[in-house]
This record gives sequence, structure tokens and C-alpha cells, in this order.
Amino acid sequence: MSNKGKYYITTAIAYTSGKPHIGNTYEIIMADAIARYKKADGYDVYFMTGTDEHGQKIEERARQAGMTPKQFVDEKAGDVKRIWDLMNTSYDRFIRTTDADHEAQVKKIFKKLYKQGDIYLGAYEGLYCTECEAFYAKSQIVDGDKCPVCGHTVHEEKEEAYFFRMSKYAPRLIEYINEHPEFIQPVSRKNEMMNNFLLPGLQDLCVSRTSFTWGIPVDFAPGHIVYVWLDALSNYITGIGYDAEGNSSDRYKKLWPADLHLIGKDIVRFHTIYWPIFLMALGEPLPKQVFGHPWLLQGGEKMSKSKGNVIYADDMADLFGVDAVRYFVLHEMPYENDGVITWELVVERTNSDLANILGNLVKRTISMTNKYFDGVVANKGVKGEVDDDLIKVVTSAYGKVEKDMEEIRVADALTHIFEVFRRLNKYIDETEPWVLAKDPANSDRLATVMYNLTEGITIGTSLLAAFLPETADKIVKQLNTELRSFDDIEKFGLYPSGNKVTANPEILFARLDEKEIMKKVEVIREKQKAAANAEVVKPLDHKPEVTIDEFGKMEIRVGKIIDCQKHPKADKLLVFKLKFGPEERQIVSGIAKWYKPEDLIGKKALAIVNLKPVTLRGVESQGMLLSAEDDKGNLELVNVFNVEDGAEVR
RNA sequence: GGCGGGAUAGCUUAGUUGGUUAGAGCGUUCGGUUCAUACCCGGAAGGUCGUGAGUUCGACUCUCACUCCCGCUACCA
Repeated sequence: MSNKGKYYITTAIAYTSGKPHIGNTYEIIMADAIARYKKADGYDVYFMTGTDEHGQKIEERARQAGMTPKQFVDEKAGDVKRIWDLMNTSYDRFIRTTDADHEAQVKKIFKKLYKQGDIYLGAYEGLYCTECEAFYAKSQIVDGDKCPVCGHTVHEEKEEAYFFRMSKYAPRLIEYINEHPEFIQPVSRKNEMMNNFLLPGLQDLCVSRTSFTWGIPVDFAPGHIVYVWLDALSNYITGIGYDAEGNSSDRYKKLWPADLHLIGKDIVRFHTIYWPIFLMALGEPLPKQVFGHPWLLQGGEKMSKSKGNVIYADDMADLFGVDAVRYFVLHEMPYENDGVITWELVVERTNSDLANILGNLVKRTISMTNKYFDGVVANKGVKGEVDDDLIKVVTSAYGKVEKDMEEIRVADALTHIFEVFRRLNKYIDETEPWVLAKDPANSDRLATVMYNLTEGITIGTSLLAAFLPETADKIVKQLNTELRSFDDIEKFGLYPSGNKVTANPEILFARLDEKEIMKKVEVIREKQKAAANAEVVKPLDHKPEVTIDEFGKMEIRVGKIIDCQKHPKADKLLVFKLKFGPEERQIVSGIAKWYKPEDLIGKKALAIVNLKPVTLRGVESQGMLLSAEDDKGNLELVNVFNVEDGAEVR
């Protein structure tokens, strides 16, 4: 194939906190299909993926598992890599943020940015969520000490920290995004970034941490760890040989800037704001395109292990085969909206497209060739009137697929490839080989028909190879040929006349029985539930010990709810009037999600009454109601029934 | 609450700058065929394009209001 230049594609690197499910795996499969396609299309492709392994969350998970962080991430990175390999992905490098070359460069990058004044030393004070690896303002915190994003407990942290001067580069970035409409895809994400972050004014970003040790140290400031996003994003350049001191490798010089960062829509912000700004500061060009793909969702309900409805790529591969998994996720994912996956849908798609249309087409073609010509495919050049249309459909497929892939419309590309196979099935019906076979005078016409079918399948399969590599290999082997180069993919008639196909065609995709499959799925679900229940024994997250005196400082009393209204200016807040014996107070509480105001009037609740009053969205709150929330998101106010209001809790 | 996106046949969805009968695929149904994995081919049924108004000769497409869903963001003593 003619050389069209380099093509550097990356996926987000997977966070090594757990086993990736099909929703995460989708991204690597899509990236692989693009990488393989571009390679076949004449590009010099470099495809990088990997794992993001640092951070406090991993440090804690490792401790819970009784391992060192390194042991922990080695295991998890192994899981990720195994699934990526199982899915037959053709990455050129699997980078880990614990790789020595990456760590060394991140240190250099940090130092360089510090020396040139883009990073400065400041102080950070606030509430920190370990799960999210992020600080939150007090005003953001939920239920007293819960993270607004993930709901886990946050804690006070004050850190001397390094900050990055985002504001300095914001105008340049805004200009860049406006001048390069293709930079953020799909475009709806672009508006989101502009309106929410860039136009209101970018805050400087805290780029170091001192509260834990599992990360890349800032080498000129003992105790400081490089912020995980600065660490993780840098993989795109460190992985191909970037050097912050000016000695970047030839590979880097050739590959950078990346042609495509394929990422989930949830991390578009990091890739289209922070990452470009880091690159600007380093004096490097920006990636050509960031594509924030949608999610693949389990039909109807959220995925959860305790429900046993998490779908993993390896379970799917066991039931359907790797290429069926690849086909489903690539074909079923819409361009912009979230897609749906259920076991039933996978069975349907596999049967109708892979078994019926493709598998059966190959099988019947080879069977007839064996039956009528002992397996020999020869072009006798006896044309029929339907041949021209067939040839047109087959040879024009490449053009359509090329355009789809240009726009990263992978699902549409597959649809266009399958139009070829559908047309070939129709051609069999039109030419009726079994009728031709009855009269020896038609032998040459019959041979030509079989030749056209074989050639059509060869071309269709060559286009399909990027998406279903194993299947494509099997087909061309059965046809005793090779994948057609894209240079020749618009020419019809290059299958070597006189070739002999296999005598024993193997079934490519067996038809699946939905009931049978669902029985097996039930087994998988039960296993998952059992495993989830076993996990529940993990220990409670205890706070530091307090003395009885410290507890005694809190004044908790029983209050009778005499009035309750929705907060006029906040969705999640309710405004209560409570009677504590002789006294009345107004308390605001963030429980509108769980309670209707009218249902609470007349009930008794517990409240801390000596908390310093605050104003929440314009309404004063003179205390805090006590409530409890479990892992499943159930929340209940703490209730008493008989004790009179005003009574103190001890 | 603010910003953005979405709502199209039972299901998954395409609809380019407003222009004649709104496209597919799956499923359903009828017919054809027998080389093939009960497969393939053809036909049909099925949509008041979320609701209501407006602009226009003409609206799935533009404007406004409303309902529901999703994302980001704010509020959660």
C-alpha cells in the first residue's frame, strides 16, 4: 500500500483499580479497529494504550488487599493487559505510568514547567476525596462529609502545593479551539467545555500532593508527588520518547502530535483543557483531535456487581467468541448517544449478521464450489446481466468505508461492509447456481458466478479485517487466498483464477440459541453475586478515636418537625422548623431527594443544635439533622418516637 | 437553578443547507427458493418524527413554551 504518512492513535490509559468491564473495553476495541484500518489504508500507524497506576486510591486499595502498591498495580495491570490481548488488540506499546522511562520524564517535565514559572509554590486547604483524588470546597460537600461526585467520605487536608498557571494559557486555548473546530469531537462536547470552564475563567490547577506517597516524586521538593492527571496525560508523549530536556527520540519527532486521542466523554475536560495547556507550556504542538466517545450501557439499569449484571469482555468472549464481541460493540455504538448492550441483543446481532449473512454466505459459496467444480474457482468470463451491479456494489464499498472511518463513524463503516455481503447473498438468488448446474452447457457461466462470489467475498473480507481480524483470516484461508491490499480493493477480478478452496469449510459463527445462552448467563450472574457478597466483608472506614469530653461538646437534641418546605433556590435542600421544648429553630438539610416535606411534619428528629449557624443559598441553618445513608444510597433521618422534644441525646 | 445535548416504527437507530410517498437493520407476517448454519431472496404491515403554539406557499428540519431523559456545573452543617 502506498504510504500516506504516520498515524498516531492513543486510548485513555486504564486506571488500575479494578477489572475493566465491557464499557471500558469498548474503547480499546474501537481504537484497535481504527488502528488496523489506517494501517491497511497505507498509514504508518503507532497505537498506544496502557494503565494509569498512581494515586492515593490505589495506595489505599493495596493496603486493604494487604499488598504493596506495586504488587497491587502489577496484578491489576496484568488483568487489563490480558483482556486487551484477549480482544486481539494490536497496540504497539502498552505503557504503564510506573514504567521507568515514563517516571523519569514526568519528573523532568515538572521541573521544566517549574523553572519557566508556569508552576509555582502555593498552599492548598480544603476537603479531599480519596476516591476522586480531588479537593472540594466546603460548600460542595454533601451530608457534612461526603464527596459531591462519588459520595465517599472526604477529610480535611492542608497542603503546601504546586500550582499550574492555567489562566495564562486560557486565551490561547480558546482561540485554538475556535480556529480548529475538528479538535474536540463530537462538537457538542466543545460547547460544554467552553461554557463551563473556559469562558467563566480557568482556575489555576493544583498539580502536586503531599498527603500520600504512591506517585512520581517531585525531585526538588521532598514529600511532593506529581498530580495524577499531569502524570497520566504525559504518557502520550513520554511513551514515544519525548524528552523535556530537548533530546526527544526520532520516533517522537515523527509521531507527535497525535492524530487521535480516543477517550470517554467523562474525561474530555482533562484532554481538551489541561492537556493542551500543558503542551503549550512545554512548547509542543497540540493533538489533532480528541474524540470523546459515548458509553455502552447495560439496558435499563446500572451495572453493579451485587446485582450480578456487570458484563465483562472475557465472559462475552467465552459465550460468543472474540470477533462477535468486537462486532457487537463496534456495530452497536452510536456516534454521539450512549449505546445499549444486553445479552439478548448480542445473541440477536451475532445470529443475524455474523452467522446468517456472513458465515452462511462463505459456507454456501465454498460448498457449491466443491460440489460443482471440485473446489476450483475459475473465471471463465461469461457475464450475466446482474454482474455489473454486483461488481459496482463490491468495488464501491471502499469509498464509503473510507469516508466513514475518516469521520470515526465506525458503526457506519461496518454497515457499509455488510452491504457487500448482503448483495452477494442476493446475487446467489439472482443467478441460481443450482439451476445452472443442471445443464452442462451453462458450466462456464456457473464457473463465472462462483468466481464472482469468491472475489466479492475476498474484497468484503479485506475491508472487514480491521474490525474482525480473526474471522477475516479464517475466510481468506478457506478461500485459499490473502487479504486484498487497499491499493487494489476497487478492482474486481484479482482472485487468482484456478485456485482451489478448502474442501471442508468450517462454520465461522454457529447460530446461538437465546435460551441456552441465557442459562449460561444466569450462571455468570450467580458467580458475580457470590463474589460481590464475599467482598462485602471489607472493613469499615474508621475515624480517629475521640474522648468522651470531645463527644460531650456536641449538643444533640430531639426536635419536633413543625414545618418543612422546599428551599426556594436549591433543588436538594429542605428548610425545617423544629421545636425543641421551649425553643424553635430553622434548619436546612440536603435530603430533598429522599423525603417529601409534607411527610415529615409532625415527626421527631435528632439535630446537632450547637453547630455554628450558616447561610445556605440565602437561608439560615441553625443546626444539622442527623441521618444515615447506606452503600445503596438509602437515606433515613434518625428517629425517636416517645421521648419529648427538647430532650438531649447522651 | 445555569449551560449543553437528546426525544424518530415493538427494539437499535439514519436523516445532509426546511421541499414531493421520513430511510435502514432486527423482530413480526406473507410469498419464493433449496447451494447453505430452519439459511438466503422478495413483498407487506408498523411512525400524527416528545407535547403545544408560531414563522413559512411548505417544518422531523427554524423560533418560543412545556414534559421527560442524559452530561457538565452550582446548592447539600
